[in-house]
Amino acid sequence: MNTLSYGLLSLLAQSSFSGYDLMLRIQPFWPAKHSQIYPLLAKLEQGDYISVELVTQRDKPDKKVYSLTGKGRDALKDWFDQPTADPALRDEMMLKVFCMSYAKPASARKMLADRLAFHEEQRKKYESKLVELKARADWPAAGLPKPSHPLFGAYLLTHKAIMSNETNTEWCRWALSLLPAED
Amino acid sequence: MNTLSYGLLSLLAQSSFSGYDLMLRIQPFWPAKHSQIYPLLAKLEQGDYISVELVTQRDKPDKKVYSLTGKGRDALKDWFDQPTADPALRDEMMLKVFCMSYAKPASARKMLADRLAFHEEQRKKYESKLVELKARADWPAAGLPKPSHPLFGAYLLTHKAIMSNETNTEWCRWALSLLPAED
DNA sequence: TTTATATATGTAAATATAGACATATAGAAC
DNA sequence: GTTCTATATGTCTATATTTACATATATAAA
Repeated sequence: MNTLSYGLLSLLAQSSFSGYDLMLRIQPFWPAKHSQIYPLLAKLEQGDYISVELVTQRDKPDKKVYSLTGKGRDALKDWFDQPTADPALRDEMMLKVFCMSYAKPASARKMLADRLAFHEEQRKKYESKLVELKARADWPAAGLPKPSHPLFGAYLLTHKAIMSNETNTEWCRWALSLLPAED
Repeated sequence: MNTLSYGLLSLLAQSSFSGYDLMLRIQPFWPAKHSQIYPLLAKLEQGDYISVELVTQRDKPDKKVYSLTGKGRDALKDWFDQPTADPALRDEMMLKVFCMSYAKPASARKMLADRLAFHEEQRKKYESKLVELKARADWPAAGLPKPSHPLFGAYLLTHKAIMSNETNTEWCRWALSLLPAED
């Protein structure tokens, strides 16, 4: 049971999902390819942490929908009380920034402009997600969601993503403002 | 030549470092253990991207100091013009937040409080680094550093780290404010 | 009709990363 | 003197992760 396994269980605590869905949804927090997800789901199912159900679809290929079992729920609760690893960020851009004085000004500007666009796009994505979340969750219009609500975690994380992307956007703009506008 | 290799070259573009130093300095941008760094440095030296010099020390064990070669410098410049991978964040805490409605309130509070302390500590660390950097770099007291300055990249990255840690601190406080103060 | 894309699931091989094992020097604390 | 920590370098094994290979269905576009 590694971190990715617990991550899959964590997503399944909110709702049942297919392997494909889980793969898409876990990306922002723990990037993983489908080739890593599918074998893990098979193991988790063998270990009785999750159960499977084949769902036939008309407009799309059939899928396997996974659900958390009682044993999975227990594993999740135990996991929560264990020490949490520090976040690990791997960013090629930051490594490039180190030797930016070596780069052609045009290259540096392009790199930062690309990253700026990335963060602006991400921010939009998560703001849509927040609207969608509010519609689904129907917590008090004026008030705040309660920690007991199943979507409370998703609400916190969506806000976190928006805040991070705003800050990173701001940094990109600032960095670009320090570079000469032309070669 | 993977990303970590370029990262090591990137650090060596600023100044010569020992393997141990490189290992410590690359952590914030590309976490790696010494067991990964040392063999890579041997490969890079074999490939003539870097050169080694044995330096004897009185107060500490002797060390190997690596320097960027002409070939290394060229590789670095080529790398800069290649497309940059998106940042990859892996954070166990975020996965735990998903299923926070399942956790004991005390566990959730502790997790967020620990993370808050982590970001506050990191912020202090990078603020000290910024002071140190300004002392070393001696750019115009009132003005801003020039992109051609060897420490320009480090200056940008230190600011980025401070900004990110501030935002994450703010998020932790906000999340804690939504949780009940007692069980 | 062929082509592309999204959905959907799987395996095999290569690479990257972490953890354990190993050794050694010097300073500080006890 | 013993123990702990930081510095310093290395290897070996296990695990995690990516890339490539494989297949299939349904929709939309060209």
